[in-house]
Amino acid sequence: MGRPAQIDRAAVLAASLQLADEQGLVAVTMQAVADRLGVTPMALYRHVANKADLLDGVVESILLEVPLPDPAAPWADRLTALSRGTRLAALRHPEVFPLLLQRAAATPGARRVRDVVYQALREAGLAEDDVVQLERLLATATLGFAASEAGGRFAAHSTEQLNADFERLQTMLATTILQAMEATPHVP
Amino acid sequence: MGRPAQIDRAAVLAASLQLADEQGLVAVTMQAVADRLGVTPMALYRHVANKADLLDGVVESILLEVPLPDPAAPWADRLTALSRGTRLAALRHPEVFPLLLQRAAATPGARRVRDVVYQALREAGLAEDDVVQLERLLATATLGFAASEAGGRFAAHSTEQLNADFERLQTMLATTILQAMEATPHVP
DNA sequence: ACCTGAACACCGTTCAAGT
DNA sequence: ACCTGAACACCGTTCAAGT
Repeated sequence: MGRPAQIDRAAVLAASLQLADEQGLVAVTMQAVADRLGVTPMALYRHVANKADLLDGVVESILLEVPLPDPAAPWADRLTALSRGTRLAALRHPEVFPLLLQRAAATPGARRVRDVVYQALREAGLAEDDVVQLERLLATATLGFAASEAGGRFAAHSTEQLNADFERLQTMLATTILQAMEATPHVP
Repeated sequence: MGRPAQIDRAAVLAASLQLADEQGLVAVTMQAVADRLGVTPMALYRHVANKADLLDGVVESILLEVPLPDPAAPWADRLTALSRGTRLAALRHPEVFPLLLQRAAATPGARRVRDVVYQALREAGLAEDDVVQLERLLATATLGFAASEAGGRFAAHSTEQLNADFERLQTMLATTILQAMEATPHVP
């Protein structure tokens, strides 16, 4: 016993993501992933439980790829930076991104992003209930747009148009936050 | 020749949708759909080009299921009615709904819903460019929420909470429209 | 401990053949 | 015109066996 490992979980997930980016989600089969790693399909089962677990891992790795904004920046800037970073991650991995809407938002990668939003909204002076509800709204609007764009629902539109759409979405979300702030009694 | 048809395209799509609702999207195989229709898998290929076409057809049938609001109602009411109808369609078919974000919005079913929004925004007095851009924003926000809810991203939350979230989303969208109207020079 | 060979049940799709 | 039988290449997954 004690055979040196040829692959590990990270390598399996990286190969899967690369394959999806290059040839589409349907090309991500256990055999194709194994091929890319120079290994037989059966070897993967020591590192992922099954194919669903493999896809969960890929989704998680995209989430971890979203850059967190500088904590020293003003809260509003942090929110737009995070939103833009999410959109860019979607454009980098259009084949996989739509899966983000189909997994429970309870993984470390999801929490990591959500906590940035929580923190920003708290600094904006919102009540805790508002913070939690608004985070869900901001997240679904952003993810919905990013997934639509990546998934091809907007195939007919130009990049310029989609950039303008995204910026208008940002404005809409900022307005919603401002209104929530105005409705919040604040301590002086 | 001239053998009486046992099945048609509508029957294939209906059986597929029913199967997805009852046993999940993965259960929708050509063999399972054929079984449900009392036919062999190969018979399906006379009515759908392939499996992708079958899924496209299922998505389209969900879109056609969204009820169109009474054209006599005020435009704002029509928009919220349409949005609620979309959400309900998602909750009826949670397994398939996430696919809506992955198909080009260029089918008759998609156009049918979009035209209701166009008409309402025009009645609100918005300029044509605004109409088109706002429709995309309203649609992605609504679809993003509905797909997230249906796809299970909110699995941890109560129905009451999600109802409240959805209503707040409606308010957010209504505010965006109002702001666009205020920024529009109108003829008296 | 880690990887492989062989095997199983199932998948989508084709094509020629039946009625 | 519509459906079927037989066949093909490919899937995910298991289990015992090799090093």
